[in-house]
Formats: sequence, structure tokens, C-alpha cells
Amino acid sequence: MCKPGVSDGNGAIPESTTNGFNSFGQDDHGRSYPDSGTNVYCRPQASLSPSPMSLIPSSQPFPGSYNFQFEFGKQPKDTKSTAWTFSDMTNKLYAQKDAMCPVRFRIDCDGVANGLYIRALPIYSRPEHVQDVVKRCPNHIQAPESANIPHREHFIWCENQGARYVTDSSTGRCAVIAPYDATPAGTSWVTYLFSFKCLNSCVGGPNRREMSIIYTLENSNQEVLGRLSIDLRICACPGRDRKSEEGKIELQRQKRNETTPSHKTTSINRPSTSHMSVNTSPPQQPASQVAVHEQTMYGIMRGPRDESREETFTLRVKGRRNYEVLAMLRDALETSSRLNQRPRNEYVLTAKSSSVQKSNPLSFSFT
Amino acid sequence: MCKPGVSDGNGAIPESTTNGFNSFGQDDHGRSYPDSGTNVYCRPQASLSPSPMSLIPSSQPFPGSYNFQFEFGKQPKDTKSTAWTFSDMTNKLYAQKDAMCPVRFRIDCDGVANGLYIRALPIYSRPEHVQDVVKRCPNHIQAPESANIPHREHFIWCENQGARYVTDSSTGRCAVIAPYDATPAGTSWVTYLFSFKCLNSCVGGPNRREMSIIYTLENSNQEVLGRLSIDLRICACPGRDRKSEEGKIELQRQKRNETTPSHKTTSINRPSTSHMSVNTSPPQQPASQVAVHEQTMYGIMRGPRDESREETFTLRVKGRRNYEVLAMLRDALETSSRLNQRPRNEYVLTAKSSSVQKSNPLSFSFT
DNA sequence: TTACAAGTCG
DNA sequence: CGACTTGTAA
Ligand SMILES: [Zn+2]
Ligand SMILES: [Zn+2]
Repeated sequence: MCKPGVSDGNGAIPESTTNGFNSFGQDDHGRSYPDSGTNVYCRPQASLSPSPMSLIPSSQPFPGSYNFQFEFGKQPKDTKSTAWTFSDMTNKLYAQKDAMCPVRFRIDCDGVANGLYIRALPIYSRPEHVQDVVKRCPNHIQAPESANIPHREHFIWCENQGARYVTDSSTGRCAVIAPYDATPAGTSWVTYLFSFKCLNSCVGGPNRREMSIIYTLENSNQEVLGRLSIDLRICACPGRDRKSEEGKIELQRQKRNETTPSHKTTSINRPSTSHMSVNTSPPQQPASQVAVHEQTMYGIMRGPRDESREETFTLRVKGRRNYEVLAMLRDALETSSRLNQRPRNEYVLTAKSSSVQKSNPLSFSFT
Repeated sequence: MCKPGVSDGNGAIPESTTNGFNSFGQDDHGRSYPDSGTNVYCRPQASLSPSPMSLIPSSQPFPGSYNFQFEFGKQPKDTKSTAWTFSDMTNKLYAQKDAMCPVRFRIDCDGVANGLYIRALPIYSRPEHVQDVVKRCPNHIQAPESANIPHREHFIWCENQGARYVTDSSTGRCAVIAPYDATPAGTSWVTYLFSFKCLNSCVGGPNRREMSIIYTLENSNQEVLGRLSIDLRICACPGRDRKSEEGKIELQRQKRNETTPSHKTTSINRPSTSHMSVNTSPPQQPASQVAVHEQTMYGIMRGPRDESREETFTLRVKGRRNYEVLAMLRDALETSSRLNQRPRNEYVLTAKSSSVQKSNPLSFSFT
């Protein structure tokens, strides 16, 4: 499975959801305002309209045989007023609207990789909104600076040469595709500049719904070779909001550890949970991703809302071998929990070691 | 001047500004989105573009020979969550978006008045925005419930039969005109239902700029026979915001009285300034309006910003005779201040008496 | 960068 | 109806 080739979209990680994005339409031609059902006033509730599974794109990350990875460029400022900041702790990018965010991708390849593409697709990460297409709000679509821009309805813009804006003909989803121009060197990073053209809070658009970006590595047949997922918050004060969200999560964890004595934290080579503290400073380390079924940040922050809800928590792991080990452990744990039938509340898994064998910092937290 | 007839738009109150609204276009035909210069992101600053005086509609209230007056219907709830509430203290209507607000108008007429109309025109009340046309925000214009409605770009809607939506062909201002169907009785009230189709805070529309409604009584030649002006705030919580604004003004006045010993408050038949306390409860009393040159609420709340700025503060007076007396006093005071050349900071004038001669509560506050 | 403003959630 | 969220102004 480590040979470059076409994956079924799930790669090494078994996944039950379908990969709904192998088909899509041609370049956009700036369709004018659709009377899409998005209500301007109220946040759309859990949709009662039919939302076939196939309309929901897969966000299950997998490095694939190319070992698809991402990394953020150097953050402009470390202050609270930075234009963007990536939180390793939450795997979340906080950025101002229109800010250029440099993202680097790399793959393993011998020689030159040709005909590869990076696709960036925005989704609403919460299940009750995941079926809605992420589009810009009417205000920003028809702002003067967007006039005459064909892709003005797209939420994600890419400044790279050769970027193509596509709209899936069946789902209506908007994505941007840029060629992956791998340099001759065996392992090298290619940088892309992405910007996001609405605020998370934009009424008539995202409307305060949480979002993620799905980055897929594709060949020229739009077959998915690898997938990454990054949570996203576009807001006026990325620094403030990152700190506040991280603080809230940290608080929740502490509270959980206090109030639930049966909830133990096992920490190897790590004195405390201080690894959760706000780590504003770069550099971020490159990482593959493995997905663990878990409550998402929302679940952690707001407590249990929907009993049966299980979402995907993303774990970034350095080192392919570590990733494989953890993926196996993940499968075992999920199987085990299913068999045990006991309510799983939380397990948080952090692995920053470059090798599991070296028994570097590794912390488990079970219920 | 008390005979019904066509006024020059200024009536008994001398006014230097022109009445820019005797000419306007025909019924609307739902023009599609203009690339008007309103910036979606930043609040427009004081415009550097030419803004001829003639484009600014007069908001100078005058009862005119018909003794044009208004009154609000009974407020639905007295709670903080009321759909609308009118503050006599600030002459300001606080309403939720889309709430039906019943406004009654009356005129003096013997027998039946024919061919009279009420025009409702929204303006931005602060001088730096008064030249901008009040329009709905793009989000709300193209919300599904506004689709196919010809006047969907209008901010003020009137539910009365015969309401006509007009857009001034030269200025682009949107107004609604409804016939004034006076009943045979000599003095009677005619009720209109107005609703306001954007929030004060709507980005790309009002954008947090303060607004007023200008109500004019007109004949069939669109000549102005009387004018009323009401400040307006469309928001999610009218009760909360009214209380907060009134509280802020009250606080400012108290502070001013403390810190400025030379600033005296003369109160006749009134023990304290408690008449400023929040008076949430109806009934509102009918009133004519006289305008006094004064810093507006903004000035009071934010303190002196622009030295030379003098705006119009609206005073509602019960009784025509009182109104005339006060108008005279107003003129005298303004002349006096001009001659004295000393900086006038504030004078607040409250008159709730039905007759000056009865020496009812009357409070002056000079610098 | 801090404090306010104002729509929305619980 | 209180408290939070989050864009904006000072
Ligand atoms: Zn937007
Ligand atoms: Zn609006």
C-alpha cells in the first residue's frame, strides 16, 4: 500500500463514508445569485430536506501512498493581532478574512511527480450542516471588489498560478484546484497561498457555522491519492479567538479530570498536561494525519449534546511509522469500545515523538 | 400662516436648508443590485465625494397649517423583549426588524381632506452619512422572502392599502407614500403600519449608522404641508437598547451637572431630573415638533467631537400655542447665543405641559 | 490592544 | 431574559 497509486479515497484507514468527490463540473462561469435555501436570518437548523450521504464529501484524512503532508509557513506576527495563526493543539487555522495563508504540501516521490493536483474544498464540520454547500454571503459576493471576478462565489481562493475554480455539477460544491508542481528533489515542499473570502460569522453565508478545509492530493483523473483536513475559523481577531478556544478546551479538560475520578490520565515522559498550554509560537512541525472517532471540539466545549453523535477528531502524527502504529491502535481501540459497549466519553491522544520506539512524550487519557 | 395651504417646506420655522424632496421619480420597478459605493466592510467615512446640499433632504419638523401630528399605537408588550417601543424622552422608535409599528397621524381640517398623502423617508441622521441613501443590505434584499417583491430594496415598508413605493430619480432615495384618508370628523387619527426591513447594524446596508424617519404630509403635487421626524433604531432587542441608551444619556447629564458647576439646571415645578428616568410605559401623548439647534444624542453621548458641529435636536411639544411660544424662544436663544459668541455646550429643553401658562413642569438647563 | 456593541443561544 | 459571541472603534 505504500506504492504510489490510485487509492479508493480511504487509503490505509478503513472508512465507511463514501468519497463523494470524484465527480465534478467544469470551470465556473460566475453564476449569478442562486435562490439557494440558505436562510439569511436564522441559522439553518438540522436540515429536514433530503441529504443523501453521497452529497457529503469525505473528510477522513489519510496520507496515502504518497505520504501526503502539510505544514504552515511562518506566521507573520506572534501577537494577538496576527493575520493568521495555526494551532497545532486543535489542528485549526485561525485567519482574518482575505489574509494570505501560506500552506506547504509535500509528498514522497522519486523523481518528478507529474499530473498531480491539490484540491481545497471547504465544508461545514458539524453534522447538522455538513450537507450544506459552503458559499460566500451575498454581501461579500456583490461587494465592489468582487465584481467581475468569475469565482466571486467561492469561499476559498488560491493565489497560485494555474489555480482552477470548479463547481461540482451535481452537488454545487465549490473548490479550487491547483497543480502540484513537485520539484525534482525527492522530498520537497510546495507552497500555496490560500485566502478565505468570508468571515465565519457572515450572515447569509457561513453564519457562524464551524468549517474545515479538505485538502486532497489528486491525479489528473481526479482520483484521490491522499487527504488532509484542517479546521478553520475566519474571524476578525484570530489571535484572540485561538487563545480563547484553546483556553476553553483546557478548562474543560481540567474540569473533567476533577469531576470524574474514574477519568485517568496516563502520561509517559510527560510531567503534566502542560502540553495543552497555549503554544502560540511556531515552528509547526510537518505531520501526517490519522482520524480517531471522537467528539469534536464542539463536543468537548459544549458537553454532550447528542448522545449518539460520534465525530472525527484529527490527530497529527510526525513520522509515517508512528502514524501506522497509531492507526492500528486506533482501530483496536474503536473495536474494543464497540465490544465493551460502555460509553466512551473521551480519549485524547497526543504524539509528538518522531518515533514511538524512542518512547518520546506520549500521553493517553481514557475514561 | 394657520390657513391650510402649500408651505415652502419650512413652515413657521425659518430654516436655511433647502427642501430637496419636491421632485421624485415614479414607482419602482425593482432595479437590480446597483454597484453603489457602499463599502461592505468598513463603515463609510465622511464622504469625500461631492454631496450637494440639494441631495440632503430636509428633516426640519414643522406642523404646518394643518397642524400635522403623530402618535404611536399601543405597544404590544412592556417587557424588554417588546417588538417595538417609542421613547418620548429621545423621540426615538426602537423596533425589531419586520415588526409592524402602528403610527397614527392627524391634521386639523374642517370636513374631509382630499388628495393628501403621508410620505415616509429614511435618512441617516448624522451629518457624515446624511448624504447616503438608506437602502437595505444585499443579504436581505436577496433573501428568499423578498424575492419577487418589487420594493425589496426599500428599507421602510408600509402595509396600508394604496401604499406606493417611489425612488427619487435624481437622488435615488427610496420612500413610501400612502394616502391620508381623513375621516369626516374634524380631528381624527389615521393609523399606518410601518415595518423596517433591515437592522441598524446590517453590514452593507445601514451598517450601524443612526437613522431617522422623515414623515411629510403632502398634497397630490408632492408639496410639503407638514413634516415630522422620528429617530429610529432597528435592532434585535428594542427594550434593552432603549433602556441602555436612555441610561447612558441620563448618566451623561448627571456627570455634566457634577463636573460643570457653572452649568445650572433650573427646574420649575419639578423636584429633580427624575423626569429623565426610564419611562417605559405608554401612553405616549400626541405632539407637534419644534426643532432646536443642538448637539444630537450622539453629541451628548460621545462628548464634543467636532467643535463647529451643530445639529438639530427635536423637541416634541404638546399644544400648538406652546409650540409657537417655544419656537419663538428657540429663535431668541439661538440669536442670543450667536451674539454672545460664547461656546454653547448644551441646552436641554423639556416641555410636557399642555400649556405654558399653567407653569407645568418645565426644565431648562444652560451652560 | 482594550472595551464596547449588538445579534443570538440556552 | 441573561450571558456569550464577535466585529468594530478608540
Ligand atoms: Zn461574507
Ligand atoms: Zn439587512
